[in-house]
Amino acid sequence: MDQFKNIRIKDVAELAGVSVATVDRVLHKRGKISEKAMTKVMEALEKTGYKPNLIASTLGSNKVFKIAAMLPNPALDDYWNQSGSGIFKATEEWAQYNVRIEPFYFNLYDKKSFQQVSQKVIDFKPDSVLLAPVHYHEALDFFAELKKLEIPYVIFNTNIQEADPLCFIGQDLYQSGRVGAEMLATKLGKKGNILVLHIYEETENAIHVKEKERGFRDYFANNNLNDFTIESFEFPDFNDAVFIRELQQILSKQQVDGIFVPTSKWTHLTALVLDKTGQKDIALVGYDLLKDNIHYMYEGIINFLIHQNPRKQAVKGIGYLVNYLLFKKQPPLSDLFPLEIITRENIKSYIHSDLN
Amino acid sequence: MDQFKNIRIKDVAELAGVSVATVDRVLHKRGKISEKAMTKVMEALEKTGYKPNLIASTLGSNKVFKIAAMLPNPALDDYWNQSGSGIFKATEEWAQYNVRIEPFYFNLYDKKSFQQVSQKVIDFKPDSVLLAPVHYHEALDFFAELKKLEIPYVIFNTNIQEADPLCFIGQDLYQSGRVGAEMLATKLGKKGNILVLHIYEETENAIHVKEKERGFRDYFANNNLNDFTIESFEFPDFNDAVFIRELQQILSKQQVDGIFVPTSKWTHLTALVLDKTGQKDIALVGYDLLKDNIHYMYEGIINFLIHQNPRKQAVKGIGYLVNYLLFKKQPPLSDLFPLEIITRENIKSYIHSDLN
DNA sequence: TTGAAAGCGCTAACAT
DNA sequence: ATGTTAGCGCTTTCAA
Repeated sequence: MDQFKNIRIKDVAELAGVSVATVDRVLHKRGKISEKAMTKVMEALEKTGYKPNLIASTLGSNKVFKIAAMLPNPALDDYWNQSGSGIFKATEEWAQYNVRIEPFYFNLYDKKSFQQVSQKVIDFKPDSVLLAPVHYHEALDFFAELKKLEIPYVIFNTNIQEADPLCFIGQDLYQSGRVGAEMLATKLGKKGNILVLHIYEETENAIHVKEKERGFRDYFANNNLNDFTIESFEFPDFNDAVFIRELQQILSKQQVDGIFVPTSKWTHLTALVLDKTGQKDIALVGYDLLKDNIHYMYEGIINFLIHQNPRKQAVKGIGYLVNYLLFKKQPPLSDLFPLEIITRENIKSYIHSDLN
Repeated sequence: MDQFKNIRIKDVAELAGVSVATVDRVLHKRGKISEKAMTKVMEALEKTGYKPNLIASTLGSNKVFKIAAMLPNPALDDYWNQSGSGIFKATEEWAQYNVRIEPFYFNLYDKKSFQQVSQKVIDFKPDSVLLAPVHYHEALDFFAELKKLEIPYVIFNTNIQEADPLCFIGQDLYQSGRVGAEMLATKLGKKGNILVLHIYEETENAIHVKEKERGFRDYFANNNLNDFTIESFEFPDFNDAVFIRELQQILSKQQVDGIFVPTSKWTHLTALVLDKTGQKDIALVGYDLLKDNIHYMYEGIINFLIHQNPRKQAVKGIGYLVNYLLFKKQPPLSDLFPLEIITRENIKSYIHSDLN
């Protein structure tokens, strides 16, 4: 009859013939307990199927949890801007609870900055950390420090094998390259000359790009699509003007049917070139719902975008952390997001629902 | 300094020179309050920027909210099975809170059943309802009843203009048809003969299908793809065997390059036919991650699936309701999900992340 | 090693 | 119309 009346600690205590404090000690493994009390409580716990009321729990312990969110400065990059907006959304979402989320921004291209900011994070004494570890070696040091201080962390966007996080949130890069290949192949049909455009980077991003390219090439190889040619170009640095000029040169010299750009920023720069030179018939597959990419997709210059959903990555990362701290809920070891394919016809549905 | 110390009702009360009960009355607009007290409290609320602590609130009011989830029987249909699993997930997710989620299943093809079950829902005296209104007229009656009883409701999957829900959750059907067309056109290139396969239905589903077809045809028209032919077939009933036989006949008589099937169940039946007759070269675009559809996608017979994400629809529907009941948070009037394109290369990433 | 009791912030019954 | 107070279930301090 009263199947919906919840079992309270008090009920367990009565059944075990001890006080609530003793039950609490058993539940949280704190303090000393006699063997006798222990077994009695365990039995009562078992028999009643006690489930803690986490609402009461967070209210009872009036502790405020501090979460540090460390990522590249959103003001300097449209991709990271989306992650930043995810952090912001999560902050609002959890405002009611006893959590304080503090953003820490570093410079994407400056390892020193990463180190300095990670020190600031440590000084903040967070209860846990959400982190985009784009600088490999510096991140390793930071992980070691976090481990020493027993601060649990979730990493997103970039995976690092040696890390020992609660959870990694991101995508399967290799498979993402395969998806890009599949789309380009579908668009081009039986054959074509394809370019893969890289930019040399010092960040961990370089590995991102290599993995995507590996998947991209494997797709063609595995499906015996031998009438396609695939050629990679690695541009030496981040200079937009140089990139534009050199790409124009390449395109003027050879017959190109499709281009795959494994990073979000260079996707719209490539689109810009195709727009300028009027080569709208070249199929273009790139990454992410950046403002400029959206523009060129509407223009019909970008054909497919693979969406990495940086915003949702951040929201979910914070969510995992809050649930871990407040409710002791273990997140999955890895949460690989779906490889979302964006086209001219479904892009609006993504932009709208991104705000949800 | 103490910017992080939260303002409590007590603080507001002291500042306003009244008791906590008065502040509570103002906050919840219950009971009578003198003008004078009202303004003082409002001022104090304003000045302090008071935000309620919802944890304490749900704990304090020991009320258990009842949510009824009414949908077609998951046991009889793989599509609705996914919605059912969403309800189940939501039940787990909110188990901690003071909510009790009760599923109510009706027979998808039986209007009488819908009516009977809606009566059961009323008898359950829910605080709010999540509902898939697949039977138009019967749903209207139910909505009227809910309105009379002042029970708020969220509808999902099927929209009904005359309804007055807190929120509709689903997809833009017209645009979804356009996405299907876009994929088929990309696959086929410049020209081709296309079939659109319908099954005559009495449910509100019929409108679903019509909207999708409208979008599908508009895409070709708007893009001046005049070298495509599009022909629709409406099958008279739900008999699998008849469908299979007739489709085989059609395919043997005419040259078909692509098929668009606007519903999930008939997608894999069509795939079955193509598999049987060995016509794997016919491009097939259908709906949803049903078990059989997944199979035929791996087999390379289904080329694209549009994912309606029934599971997430249900999870989110319950989420909106809980937030509304517990936290008085208004959901958006409509939450249109992204039009997710599934292919052989990204399908696994969807299956995995669907479990998150 | 254990228990009693005072919170946490809010709600609601009861008193005035 | 307003105030007082005893919960809600859990945590945590203090005393035993």
